[in-house]
Amino acid sequence: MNIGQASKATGVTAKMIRYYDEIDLVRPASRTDSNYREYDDRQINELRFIKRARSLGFSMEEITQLLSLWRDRARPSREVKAIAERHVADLDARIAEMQAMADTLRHLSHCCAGDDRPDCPILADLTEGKEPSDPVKRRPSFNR
Amino acid sequence: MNIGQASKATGVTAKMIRYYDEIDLVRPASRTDSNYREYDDRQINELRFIKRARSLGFSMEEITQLLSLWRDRARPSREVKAIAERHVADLDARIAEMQAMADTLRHLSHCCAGDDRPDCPILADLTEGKEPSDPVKRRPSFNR
DNA sequence: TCTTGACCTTCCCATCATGGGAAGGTCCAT
DNA sequence: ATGGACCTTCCCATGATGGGAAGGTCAAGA
Repeated sequence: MNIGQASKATGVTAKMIRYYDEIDLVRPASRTDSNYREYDDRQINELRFIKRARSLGFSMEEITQLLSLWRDRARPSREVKAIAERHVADLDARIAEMQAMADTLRHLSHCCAGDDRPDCPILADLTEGKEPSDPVKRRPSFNR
Repeated sequence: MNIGQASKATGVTAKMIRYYDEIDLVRPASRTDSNYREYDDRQINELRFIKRARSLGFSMEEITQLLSLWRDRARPSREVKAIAERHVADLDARIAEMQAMADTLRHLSHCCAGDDRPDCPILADLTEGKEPSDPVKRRPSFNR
């Protein structure tokens, strides 16, 4: 399978497959005589794995760890679970943060007439420059 | 006020103040003879405005629009409200997406023994490569 | 067999908001 | 006058992704 076929088979763009290749996320692709990448079933499965993990919001770094556990038939499931739980905590923190933003804005929006007049509680709030609660610390790599 | 004082007064780093300057988000800073930036109350307020808007998750582009409405004493509050509501919808979509990830992972985690044994429903799920629901389309600039 | 178009390759650049750091100039208090 | 705490500009990095150029390869049809 060349890269285009692998892309169709996995839903990962050729661009990203090359990138995963470059950062050694997947097993290195073998090459044909004419330097085309060749993928076998093993690698196709890895790409599917990566795709699914990305869709669950895991960062590349977490996926690196997950892939290495996945390849290790003697892995303790404890380690997989730990990664997942850390990620869930991260998601929950981000959700809470955005929920707070949305709630604040909903309230302000609700109080705004939204007509031709210039008076606007939304702008008034922004003007006051309140101290927001500290933004949640999160691992820098989770950036979607 | 020089940039360091402006930074202390607003909580915006000097680095970011220079950046906002560069992209013409704030009114251009005047300069002293020795080329130091000078900020007056008006600009300090703009920086506070930006800070608060960022803390509510608005993108730079939205903030550009909000600032221009803020400066316009004849603005219709309708326009401010529209921006806020669009942003809330964006937040809600992102929240829903992350909530779905977290829920899925919580379920898988719950089913994972998390001990020394290698069997792991989390890895099993990733292996299957299920089709996730389409990721939510969002404006590219909201990237925190 | 030649052409053509659809592939593939590498390489570079852009995103968005933010920070790090270097090299050099300025200000103020001792 | 000296030193340290500022300021300036400039370049580079982040993370995951896409765009696009320049050039090589392959396969199907003429």
